[in-house]
Amino acid sequence: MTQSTVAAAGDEPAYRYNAKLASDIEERWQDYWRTHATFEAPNPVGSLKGEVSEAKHSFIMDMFPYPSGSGLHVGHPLGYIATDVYGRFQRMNGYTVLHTLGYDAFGLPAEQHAVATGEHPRASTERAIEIYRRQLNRLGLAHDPRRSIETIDPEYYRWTQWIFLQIFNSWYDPARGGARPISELIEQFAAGTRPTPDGRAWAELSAVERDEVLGEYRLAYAKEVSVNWCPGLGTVLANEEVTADGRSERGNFPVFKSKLRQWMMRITAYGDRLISDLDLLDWPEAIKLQQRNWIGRSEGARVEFAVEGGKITVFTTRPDTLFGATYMVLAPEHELVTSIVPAAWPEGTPEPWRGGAATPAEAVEAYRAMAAAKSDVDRQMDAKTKTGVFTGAYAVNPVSGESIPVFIADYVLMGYGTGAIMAVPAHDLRDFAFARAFGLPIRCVVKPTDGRGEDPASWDEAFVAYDAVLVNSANAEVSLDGLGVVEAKAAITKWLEGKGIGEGTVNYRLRDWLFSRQRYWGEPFPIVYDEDGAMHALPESMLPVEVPEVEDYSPRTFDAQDAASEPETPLSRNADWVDVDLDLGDGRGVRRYRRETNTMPNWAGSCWYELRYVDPDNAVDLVDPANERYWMGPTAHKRAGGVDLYIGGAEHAVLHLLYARFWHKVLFDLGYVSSKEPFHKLFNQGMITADVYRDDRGFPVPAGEVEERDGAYFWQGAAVTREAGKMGKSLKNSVSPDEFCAEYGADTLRVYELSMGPLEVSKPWDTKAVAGSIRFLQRLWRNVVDEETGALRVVEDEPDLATARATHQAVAGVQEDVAGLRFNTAVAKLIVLNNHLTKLERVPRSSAEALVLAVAPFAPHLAEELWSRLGHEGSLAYAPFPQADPRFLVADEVTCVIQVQGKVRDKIQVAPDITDEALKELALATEGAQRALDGRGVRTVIVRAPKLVNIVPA
RNA sequence: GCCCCGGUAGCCCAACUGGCAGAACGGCAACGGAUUCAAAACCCGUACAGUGUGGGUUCGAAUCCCACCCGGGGCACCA
Repeated sequence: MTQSTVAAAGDEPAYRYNAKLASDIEERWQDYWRTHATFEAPNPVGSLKGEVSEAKHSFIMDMFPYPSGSGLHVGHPLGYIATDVYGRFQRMNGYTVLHTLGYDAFGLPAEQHAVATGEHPRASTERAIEIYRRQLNRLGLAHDPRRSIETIDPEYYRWTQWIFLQIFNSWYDPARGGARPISELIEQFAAGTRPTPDGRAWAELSAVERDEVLGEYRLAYAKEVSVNWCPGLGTVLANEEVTADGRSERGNFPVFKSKLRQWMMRITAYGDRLISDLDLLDWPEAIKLQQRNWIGRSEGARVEFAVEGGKITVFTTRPDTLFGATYMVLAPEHELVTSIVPAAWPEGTPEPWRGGAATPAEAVEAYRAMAAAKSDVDRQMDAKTKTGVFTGAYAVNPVSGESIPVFIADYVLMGYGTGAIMAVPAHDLRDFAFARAFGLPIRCVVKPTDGRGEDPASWDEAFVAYDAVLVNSANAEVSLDGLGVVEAKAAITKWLEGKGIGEGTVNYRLRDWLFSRQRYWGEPFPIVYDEDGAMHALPESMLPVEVPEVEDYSPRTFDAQDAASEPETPLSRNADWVDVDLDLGDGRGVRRYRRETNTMPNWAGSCWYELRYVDPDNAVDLVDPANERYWMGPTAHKRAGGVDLYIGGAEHAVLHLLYARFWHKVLFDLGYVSSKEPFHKLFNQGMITADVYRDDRGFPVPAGEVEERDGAYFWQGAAVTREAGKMGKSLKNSVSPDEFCAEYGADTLRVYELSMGPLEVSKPWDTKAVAGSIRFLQRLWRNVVDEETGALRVVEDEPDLATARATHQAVAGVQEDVAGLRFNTAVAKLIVLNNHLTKLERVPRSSAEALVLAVAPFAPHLAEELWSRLGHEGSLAYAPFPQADPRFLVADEVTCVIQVQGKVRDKIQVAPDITDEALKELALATEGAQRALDGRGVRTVIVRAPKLVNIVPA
């Protein structure tokens, strides 16, 4: 970092606010806060019981960090500083504030470090947490340290496992629209009020068979599913962790489809509520939109098509175009494929449909193999050319009675809808491309509105529109001809329902959440299997299931391209841990069990941490209901309840935020929490970027050592290029908060970061610009304390009118800005007031005190010091935030602009409460207006008293 | 390709529901002065942009509408 000109001077006044003095002050007040437990937040009940304000309370949260070994850079704490300022502000406004920070500590980097060095992930993680704690403490964050949790703490993850068990032991009851205990479902099966799938009595089913049945209902279930297998990482991944181009978000390895038995969370059951409850939240629209898109709700219909030996059910959003369905397509993996394939090609099967195979079975086999070998990347790249083969089977179009061929093609995805479609090539772009490629008939059933005519043979692409009328769509029983798309949908859906071959339905893009990972450093599942293979949840008393010690931390990783490889869990290699004798307390006594060896994804710990902040050492409950209700319960302002303010990066829009909402809703359904949503107000802070300098090879050079000469940049004498980039180790442009604090102090960092610009936008770090922030604090110090003698400079005189106005205006502005999270403008207003006071001969105490209090959330250490020098006992953390007196907010004269036809022609001074009529009179009489009117008459006069009059000439 | 968000002085940024033909307040950098043996710091002062481009609505547009350009983000064969 460049040498600070401010701090470097040798013989400066003894009481100048410089880095050294700032450090002294900061350390002293941090000690004070710690020893006086200033920021410990009371709970209504339990171990942290204390005096709480019933009406005014505020739960403020940051997205907790995953502590990396390299520590923080100055870009990281921006959000933490913002929440801290807001929290301090709220305290001064009489709120009981809960603000703490925990650590998301299970995760891949520590495990990779362990594989590389042999050091236990817990050791490296805890060391990293210590570094973070120290760095963050240095910033003077007003956290309640008692509530800080770590997700790797067995006392924490016992509850993560406990919640898993609640989810496992629940099912989603569509009739009630919520989760219910699985025991209630078992009762229904046992009593026969709900039939088993194959009609046998519940008692006749084996334990494993019952597992299978219940697995179709449980909100957490293990099933053989098509998953994202990432050989390069040696683990499977959730959809949300795979990028659009089919690679792992972490590590950027190729991802393949693979069928594996994995744990899933039935988040799809909550699709509807996850969308509709967004309306109750105060979140950025962009994030809500992303969640809505990710969940992807679409309304349509399920339609059955008869096929030799069965039926194919499709989902379509365009049932109105059913008369135009000229063929069908199944996903290659569709389970029906094998059963519908005939022994030989039907007479007259065109050559291109056969895929060069002698029989349909061979064609299907070959195509399936090819599709399975494709990674999502390939699939993506091939999206333009449609491939597929004919299955040899024909289905019957239920409205036209026509026989239509059934294909398999990889443009139909198994994971969406039913994995089968009716193809309407005339009105779907993809079906059109496929039909053209395979010479399939195209029938127009929606009259084109773009003048292209009704003969698809002349078209270049499908006609897709909702604002159009149906044609060629009638049979003996139903006619859609002449109906608009919307009416036609309703009509045909009704007809299908009447015939019992279809129904209106809603489909979601969202898939169930793949919840197991083949990793070491994660929460083990509290699940064991008996010798028959039946699944058992461990009783609560056996929690936590601790992460066992192992010899070797590494998952088995493979060649990144090896799609045929299969995962192997690190925990499975530890026989002593895997095979155990347990008495599950189910009356069966001690038996031999095998443990589940997958671990949970690192999202698990962050799905509920807000609840543990509320009641961090409750040994009986996840969270005491009274404490949860107090901090998170619904109120008039937050209808769904939840944390009052949650600040973090936008990158978690669909991962953490969706998962956490889902868990919270399950807990709500089961009655453990009173809030429907975990986070009421969400705010995304922008990133702090930094200049990156590269040498002629393109490698980054240490940014701190670059010199600027005449607009060009040099490192060690050689010219380098400059660009904007993220701040980080790899780009050699990191600035650590430690070095910054040593050179300027924590208060300067806080003020600088918040004054850079709006919290939500990205902005570039500029070390040179920091001088402005420390000068501000220096001037503030000087306004109160004599630099030479250390004596107090304030006087007891009443402020003059201009000073009183400046003070009250600043205070009012800061109050409003901070409440609206506009910290940059709040700082500007504080600087304006400070500059005003700087110009005075004598600084009146009342103004100085108001300024000190108003600045306190931003530069708390300096403010505490000045407050105490001003003669106050103790901390100002709970001193009331200054209130503006409205009398000083209005000027006794304002400038009124007189416009003629929108152009300013004159200005007059008027009283702020002047009436429209009087102002109009005055304005018309002004010389400027008269000159501009130049004798013309007046058509209208627009009066916006007291600031503007606009005269419109005739 | 589709969907969001944003483009104001050299730079970062302000401007409430459209209201000073013309952009504050603030900060950095620049310039001048004062101070100093000299410099730094401190203090005082100065200059610099007509709001990405082109249309439109309006008495009046940075603010509303349309098209385009640039930058950032999300989604991407989802039937």
